[in-house]
Amino acid sequence: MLQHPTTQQASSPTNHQGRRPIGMAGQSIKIACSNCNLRELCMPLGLTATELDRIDEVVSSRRKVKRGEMLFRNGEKFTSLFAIRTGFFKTCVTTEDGRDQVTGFQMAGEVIGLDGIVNDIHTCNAVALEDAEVCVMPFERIEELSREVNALQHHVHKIMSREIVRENGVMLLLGSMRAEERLAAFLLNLMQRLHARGFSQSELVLRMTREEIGSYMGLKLETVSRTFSKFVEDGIIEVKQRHIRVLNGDALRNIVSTKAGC
Amino acid sequence: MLQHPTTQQASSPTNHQGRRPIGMAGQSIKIACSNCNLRELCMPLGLTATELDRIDEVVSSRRKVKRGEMLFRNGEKFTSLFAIRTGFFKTCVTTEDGRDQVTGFQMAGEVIGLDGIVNDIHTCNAVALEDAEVCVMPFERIEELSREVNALQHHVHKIMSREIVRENGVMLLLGSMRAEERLAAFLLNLMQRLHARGFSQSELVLRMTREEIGSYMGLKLETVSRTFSKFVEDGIIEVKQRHIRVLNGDALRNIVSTKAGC
DNA sequence: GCGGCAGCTTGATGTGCATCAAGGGTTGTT
DNA sequence: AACAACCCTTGATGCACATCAAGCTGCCGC
Repeated sequence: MLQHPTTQQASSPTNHQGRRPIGMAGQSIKIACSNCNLRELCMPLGLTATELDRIDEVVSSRRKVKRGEMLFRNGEKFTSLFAIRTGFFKTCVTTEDGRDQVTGFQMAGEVIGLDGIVNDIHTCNAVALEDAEVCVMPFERIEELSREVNALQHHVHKIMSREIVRENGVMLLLGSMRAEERLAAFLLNLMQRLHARGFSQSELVLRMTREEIGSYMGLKLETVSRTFSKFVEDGIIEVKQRHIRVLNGDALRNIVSTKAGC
Repeated sequence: MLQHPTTQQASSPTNHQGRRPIGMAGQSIKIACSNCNLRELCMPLGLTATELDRIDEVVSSRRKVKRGEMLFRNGEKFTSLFAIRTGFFKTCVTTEDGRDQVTGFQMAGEVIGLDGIVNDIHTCNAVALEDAEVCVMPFERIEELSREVNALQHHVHKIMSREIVRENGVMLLLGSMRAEERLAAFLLNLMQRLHARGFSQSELVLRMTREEIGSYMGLKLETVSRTFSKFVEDGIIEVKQRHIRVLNGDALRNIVSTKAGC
């Protein structure tokens, strides 16, 4: 029987004091990278105190995005990158003829908007899958600061490179894996990222629909549903709506790496 | 009947004088970004004379790679990015179980190695599909210089962002297009890039096998072959081995954008 | 010139997933 | 409480592409 999982929401490491508006009077802790508990995820480690102070300058403001709303959309002018403070996003590209493809799911501590740099225009939509808050980081300011703070410069490069490597992995998945392998890889990836944020290793709450998972994985929603059902039959996971508990992580890992060889 | 196409090789814009070793005595033109005719492809435009001089410093050396050899391989330490001077590469990722997936094809003026930045380790193989020469650009030097030359800094960011956007497009292709659409998109993309390098708009020579195309597009080589044959039957292209002539570019564009809507 | 091989084409057959369809559960709204 | 809208599950059927198989073509080395 599936218990109420420790949801991402509930045990979120987010510092709620941090949510108070900037510049608020009194002793309240100022929202700043230097005291943000997501810093180790979205900012470089090992900064000196003075560097830390400079880093705070990259964030010009914060912005709340309600569930279902877009943070930015295809065709919109690019000005800033966004670091996710709370919430969960999907990014998707669309064709003129109306098809769209989810290109990624992003969670707290991750940076979105990198697609806009090359032509100063966003080429995808970023949609909040739950109420969210992001740090707005004007890209000009990032470039300015990263000329002075070497660690920031390198960090920006790493973030972009990481995204390239991630997409390489998705291409491998879309190009050569079968439905079960894709979904096993998907679950393992989500779990690993959530675990890095202090959540359970075995339970997770999907923030997206079966259709969105399918779009990301190049499958139809029915196939996603059927594959989850098969995993349940095989005793690998438990599913209750969007709550998933992984009973046998090794089985998932086997599916990803073994099935391939045949 | 298919004529001998103007091959990429034959009409290559490469300046052969540029191939002489650096530091060679005499009046020979030094190999340098500042007088490289690929500069507009791989380096920022609108630099001042002094900036141009600085830019030359990013290239530490050149390296020849014979057809079939690897420029770098998965697991190897990352130190440099490479700008392709001549030749043609593929990059591919591999799984432990031996499968591999082509993640891209790169031609003169394009930069490879970006995947290595995030963990200082290359995560894919870069294989020359024909004899090639690359400019070796130590990444530390790039970072150093881009702190001083703003245009270079922004250019590096753009190159990485462009790669992210390209991969988004491939994900869309792999996730939602059918064989004909994939190959039509593939041919159009290759032609557009070759055209930007001064080659014919309608003729091209494939540097890769059907199997490599298939790997990139998430198809088997037989499907690639059959689809080419279908295009020939429909009078859209002529195929003679790896020489391809496009007779009806609009038909290809229709296949990509129309088929989708159904 | 000939053998061998890698790459390509084409046909016959199989299958994994898409598609079509119906019904049930959950959530939010009035 | 009742309804609608959305999301999910499951079954039946079909199709696009994979797989298996055979033969062809051009190229390289000897």
